Amino acid sequence: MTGRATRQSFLDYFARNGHQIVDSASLVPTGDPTLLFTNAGMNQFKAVFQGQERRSYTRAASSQKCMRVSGKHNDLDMVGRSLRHHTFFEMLGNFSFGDYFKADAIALSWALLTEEWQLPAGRLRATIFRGDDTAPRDDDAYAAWRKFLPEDRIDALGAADNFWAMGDTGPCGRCSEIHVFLGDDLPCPEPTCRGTACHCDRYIELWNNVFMEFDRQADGALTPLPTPSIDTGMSLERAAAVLGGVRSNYDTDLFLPLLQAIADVAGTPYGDRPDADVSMRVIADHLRAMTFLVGDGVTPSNEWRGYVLRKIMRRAMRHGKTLGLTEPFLHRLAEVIVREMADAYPALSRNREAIVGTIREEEDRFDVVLSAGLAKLEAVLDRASAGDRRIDGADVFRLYDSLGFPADFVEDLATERDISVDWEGFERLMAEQRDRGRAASGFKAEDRSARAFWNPEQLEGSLREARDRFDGYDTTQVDGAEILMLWNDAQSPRDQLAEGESGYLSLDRSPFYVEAGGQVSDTGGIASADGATRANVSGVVGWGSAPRVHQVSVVAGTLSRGDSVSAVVDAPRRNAIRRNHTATHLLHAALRQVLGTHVTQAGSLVAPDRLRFDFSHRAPLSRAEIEEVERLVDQQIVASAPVTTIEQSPDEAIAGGAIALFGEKYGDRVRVVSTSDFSKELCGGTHCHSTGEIGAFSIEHESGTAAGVRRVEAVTGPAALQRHQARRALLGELLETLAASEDRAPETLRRLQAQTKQLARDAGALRMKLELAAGTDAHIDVDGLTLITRRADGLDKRALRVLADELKRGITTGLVVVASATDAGRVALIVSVTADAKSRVPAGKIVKALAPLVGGGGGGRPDFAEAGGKDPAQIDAMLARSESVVREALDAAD
RNA sequence: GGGCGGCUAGCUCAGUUGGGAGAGCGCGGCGUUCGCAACGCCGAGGUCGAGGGUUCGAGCCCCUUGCCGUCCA
Repeated sequence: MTGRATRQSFLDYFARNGHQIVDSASLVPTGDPTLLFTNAGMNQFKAVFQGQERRSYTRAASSQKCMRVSGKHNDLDMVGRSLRHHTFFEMLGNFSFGDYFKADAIALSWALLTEEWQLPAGRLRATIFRGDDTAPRDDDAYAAWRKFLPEDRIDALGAADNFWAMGDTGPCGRCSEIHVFLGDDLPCPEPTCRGTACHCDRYIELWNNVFMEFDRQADGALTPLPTPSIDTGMSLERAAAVLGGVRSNYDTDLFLPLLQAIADVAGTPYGDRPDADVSMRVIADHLRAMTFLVGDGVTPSNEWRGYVLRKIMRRAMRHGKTLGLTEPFLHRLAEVIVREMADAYPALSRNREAIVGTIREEEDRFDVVLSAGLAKLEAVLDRASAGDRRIDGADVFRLYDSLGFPADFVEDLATERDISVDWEGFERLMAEQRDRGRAASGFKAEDRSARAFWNPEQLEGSLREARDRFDGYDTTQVDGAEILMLWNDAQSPRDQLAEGESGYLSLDRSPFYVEAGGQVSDTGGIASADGATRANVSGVVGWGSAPRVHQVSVVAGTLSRGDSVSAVVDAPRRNAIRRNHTATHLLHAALRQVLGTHVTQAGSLVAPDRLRFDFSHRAPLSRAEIEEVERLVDQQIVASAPVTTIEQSPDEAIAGGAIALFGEKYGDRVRVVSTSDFSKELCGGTHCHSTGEIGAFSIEHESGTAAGVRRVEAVTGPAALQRHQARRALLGELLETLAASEDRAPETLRRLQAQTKQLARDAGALRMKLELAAGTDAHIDVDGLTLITRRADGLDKRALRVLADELKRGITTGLVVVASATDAGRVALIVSVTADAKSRVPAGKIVKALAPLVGGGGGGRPDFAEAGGKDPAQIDAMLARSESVVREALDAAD
């Protein structure tokens, strides 16, 4: 069976068994900023497992794209070397949310493997949890397995293999793995193979069934979950290998077409040379990862997710180099993946252009890094070959850390020249770097998660069922809202908040928008019907389905649970936000029209006073492009088109051409915001009723945030007018000062600049000419040396140097001492000595003796030295003294 | 989030005990040549990223900051 068929048959099987087939979520996790990438099928159901979100179904199955860069089967260094390590993989999984449990889950798995997929039952083994001091042995799972397997093929293992937890606290449970026996002839590093407990190739772990049954408390205690659930996961790549009867995941149809394409480009057949095969497998794995990551909106950068992407891209390029590929090749091979996988993941073909372009760009960038590093490396190598033929670890570290030059390239090039490398020192520095990074990311922000407020253990009765309700799309005020819950500043539940206190509260319905999609939260107030009790709302937080929480400070009276109140949003502020949000949509559409459809949102801020929009685009925007974007947006504003919002299913919306953002999670129903036929986007934000309300739109700033990401900041309405007026005032002041009309101003300024420069030059030349012609210098003979002293007030240091050179040219052997009272009221002093006299009367020494006389200090080389001073009145005295200073120097030298 | 490196002529970059701002390429002129390439000579072109500080004096040392690059998390 092919990998493609395996995926489909898995989903079909669970659909037949009453499961809702759910699309793969984005690789970029939503609502979980601590998670680097989606790494399991259950990620998108986390809130469901935790009881914070409800779905219309209780059984689900999916094929989830996953990314893991560390862990048992994902160690980056092992990718390509082993049969089964991957960074990107697809995880098949079935899920039960309080529906079926252990016995049914195991039976479903068994039937799929043995009946549907016809795997010989005799080759399957199962593992269960052995029990330890936190949880007992899993007898239920054992009993369930005994229906299918004899005792000797059910292994009881420890917590490392058979206890699963999402984090330090929260839902967790024992689990059961299904292993497939491949053969005793396969290598095992252990003296006697430990079977399913062993990590060799004789048994492979195929499928893990997690029984989510406990909720781990902060103190480590396990309490039973009210609704035990099932979460399973099976790597499609592995399943395909097992079903295809091949040993390596790379020998399945999921990889072979790609490996073939790589082999074609490299001109070396796959399977010919073990070392080349490793490189090809690395490239194949990393290509899949980068294609899907870019497809999900990740762009290579120097931080967080973007950095992982860059890292695997560069690893792939490096392996390309070892295959002898000098030209960019990855972007071409990405097309193969798009072609192969597009039927299962249609977003790939939609984003083909962006994927190929982004990869190509990163390939070019890496070439720049390499050639820059190469020059530095050459210098290091030259130094080493002149010395002890060994490169310092610090040098390699600097090349890698600061310049991104791959360390194994250093090794290659060093070996070529028979130079060794201090890897120990390198590793030590890397370890220090790692420690720094870890230490710095140790502390976390205050816990404002849903759990901190809506902790199931602390909720009674109807509150457990409370759901968030936002009533603010059409209004900014809700009367008769009920206060569901109150918390103090420390997020502990309270029954009341009194005058002067601050804390948090939730309502059964609220007009307050909670920050999402870049639009900031509303602010405003809450008041009792009689107005006796009043509180300010300074912010709002929210998550999924739990009621949003308002941050309040009580101004008058006392807020109590159950009170009926009016919730009133600061309307002028909300209106300003509306303008900026609708303008953001227009800007997005205009950018796509002007720059191309590769423009996709990479971040957005919609605040009352401004809007900021980050998007993927290669180059800085030209002035003409910015003006064109502004013109298009303005056209829409002037047209005063109605802004309409309809609710649809996400599929309908996307089919209708609405722009959906990468990595956004959408519910069953989404809001689609359109402005005539100019812009159409999925968006949960609040908008103007007509584009005309925006009033005015002005781009204030364009910049770059990361490679391939540009940022535009703009203002609308009154803010735009204010900026315009401020700018007009400034221009007026400039024109007045310049005494020029608006159209002639640039020319006038250029003329003045040129004049100033010319005048300064002329003045300098004139001064110099006068000085040289003046001849007021003293020629003194000191034991055969000519000493010229000269005072030349007003000359700066630069001019003084020229003068000194000029004077020195007139003497055969000797020295020149020139001094000047500068315009800044200080003293400049220069001593210049002819080459043949510099050892007898070093300029530096003379200057050091003279400078203190004018209240300064100085120094320099034997042939030339300069000094400064603060006391111009002493210049003449100092010059007069120079003869004896020279004489003393001569005496000392002789 | 924590580090490191870079920012100097149109371009690529050099510039160590803090003391005269440079090279190559490109550009302009002249020479050589029948002409071109090559070569030779001459020349223009610099807020040394920005702001502050230390110092008689800062491209260089210190602080703040911007942008670019890069590593770690």
